Amino acid sequence: MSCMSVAEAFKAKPGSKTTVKGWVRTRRDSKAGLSFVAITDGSCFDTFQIVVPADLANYAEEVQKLTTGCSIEADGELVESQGKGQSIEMQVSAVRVLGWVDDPDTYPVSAKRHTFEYLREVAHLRPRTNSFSAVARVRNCLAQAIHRYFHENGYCWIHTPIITASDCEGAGQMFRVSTLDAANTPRTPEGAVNWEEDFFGREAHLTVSGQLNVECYCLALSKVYTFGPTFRAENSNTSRHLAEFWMVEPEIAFADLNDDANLAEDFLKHCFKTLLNERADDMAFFNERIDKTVIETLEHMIESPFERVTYTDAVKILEKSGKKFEFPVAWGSDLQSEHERYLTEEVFKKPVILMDYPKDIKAFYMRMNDDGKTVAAMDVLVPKIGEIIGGSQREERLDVLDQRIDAMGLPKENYWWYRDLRRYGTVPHAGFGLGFERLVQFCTGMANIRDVIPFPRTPKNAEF
RNA sequence: UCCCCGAUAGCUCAAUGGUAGAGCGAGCGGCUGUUAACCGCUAGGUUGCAGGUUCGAGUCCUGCUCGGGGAGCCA
Repeated sequence: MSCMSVAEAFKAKPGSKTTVKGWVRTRRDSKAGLSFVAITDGSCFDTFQIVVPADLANYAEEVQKLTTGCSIEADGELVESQGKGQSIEMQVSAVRVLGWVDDPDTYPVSAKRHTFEYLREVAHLRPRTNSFSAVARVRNCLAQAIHRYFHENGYCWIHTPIITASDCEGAGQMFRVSTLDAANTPRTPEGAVNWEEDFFGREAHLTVSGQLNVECYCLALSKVYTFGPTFRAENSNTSRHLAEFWMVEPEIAFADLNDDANLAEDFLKHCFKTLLNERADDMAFFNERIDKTVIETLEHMIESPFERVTYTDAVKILEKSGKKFEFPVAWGSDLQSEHERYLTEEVFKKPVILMDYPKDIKAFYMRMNDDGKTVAAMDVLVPKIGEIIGGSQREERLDVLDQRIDAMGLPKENYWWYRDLRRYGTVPHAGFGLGFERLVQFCTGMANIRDVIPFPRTPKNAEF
C-alpha cells in the first residue's frame, strides 16, 4: 500500500487507499462506534482527521488509549468528510501504534496552550506544537528562497570558514576555539598562555562574519554570498540577539552603494513574496494568533519602494520632528533604537535605507565618501525589528584603506591578505549582512528571536 | 553588563504574616459524526535554592540561580 504525507493526503482524490503516519494531536471518541483522531506529521499546518471504527481488533486496548504525542500509522481510504471542519479524512481499516507516551499527565506539550517561555525549556519537544512547526516551515521556506534568489541571479554560494585565526573585523567578543587543557595551559617564559602550542599554533575563534573571506571570492567570481552560522560572545540579553545565529552576506563586484541598496531591496521583496506564496497556511496562523498585521505588513513591503535617506537628512528629520526622545539626536553619534523605529514606523511607515554614516561610528573597511566625513554605509530599517540589514561599499583604494586602519589603531599586518585584494586588480565592490533570524522574526511577527531558531544559544543557555 | 518585574499542582494563575485554591491538562464515568467538543467525579504541592526576622513565612529581609521586559552592543 502507498504512503502519503498529511500534506499529500489533503490534496489526494477521495477513494485513494493509502497509509498515513504521524503524531496524535487530539482524540475524540464517539458512541456512534468510532473515534476521531487528529494527527500531524509536520508536512503542513493543519492536522489530518482519521476516523477509526470501534470494530478494529485493537480499538479498546490501543486506540482508546491514544493520547497527545503518541506516534501511529493508519491504513485506510480517503473519503469526503461527513463532518464540518475538514473536506477530506481517512476511513481507517487498521491502526498500528508505534510509540506510546509514557505518562500523559506529565507529557510536556499536552494539547493545551503553553507560553513560549515554558516551551523554550522543552526545546526538544516544542516542534510538535502548532507555533514551532509553523516557524520551522517558514524558516525553511525563507532559507530556500534566499538560495534560490542568489542562484537564479548568478551568484555563487561561498562556504566561508567557521573557525578564524584572527579577529579581522574587530566586531565584538569572540568565542575561543582551543584544544589546550584549560586547567594546565602551556606558558611562555613571561607567564602568558603560549598559544603556539595550541591546535592552530595561534589564537583561534569562531567567526563573527564571513565578510572579509567572501570579499576574496567576490574579487574573482564577481557575485557571491555566504549563508551560515555566526557567533558573538557578547553578553546580550534581548529579544533580538543570539550568541549563535545565521547570517546571509552577499558581496558584489563592480558595484557601489546604490547597487548594494538595490540588491537589498529586491532581495527582501523576493523573500516576502516567496513566503506569502508558498506558506499561506502557516502565515494565516501567524496573522491570526501571533500578529494580526504580519501579512498586511509584508504585502505593503512588497508594493512600496523603500525610502532612501542619508544619515545627515535623517538627523535633520529627527531634530525637526519635535518628538521627545530618551536619547538626544546629534550628528556624529549613532542612531538609537527609538530613532530608527520612529523613522521607519512613524515618518515613512515602510522600510527605510539610511545611507552615508559618519566615518567615526563605522568599520574600517567602509568606503570613504568625497566629503571626508562620511562613509558609504547603509542600514535597512524595518518596523518593530529596527535594523535588519547592515552593509556598505568597501574601500577599494589601498592608500585610503591603510589610512583608516592606522587611524583606528588596528594592526596592519593582520590584514595582509585583505590588503592584497587592493594591490592586485582592485575594483569597487559592496555587500551587506542580513541576520536570518531577524528576517524570520519580521516575517512571522514572533516577538522573541529565541523562538525562531530551533535551539537558541544565549548567555547561560545551551541545554539542548 | 545596567535598570525594572517575576518564580506556588504537569501548564497558566489566585491566596491581609494565621489550615495552599481555581481553570486547563491528566485518570475514570456519561453523552455525542466529533472539531481547543461537552457534563460529572477523582488524583495531583517540602510554594526555585540557601540563610534570616517572627509564636507563626507562599507572603517580610539578605544572597544565589533561572526566566521575562527595557537599555547598551549589534545582525
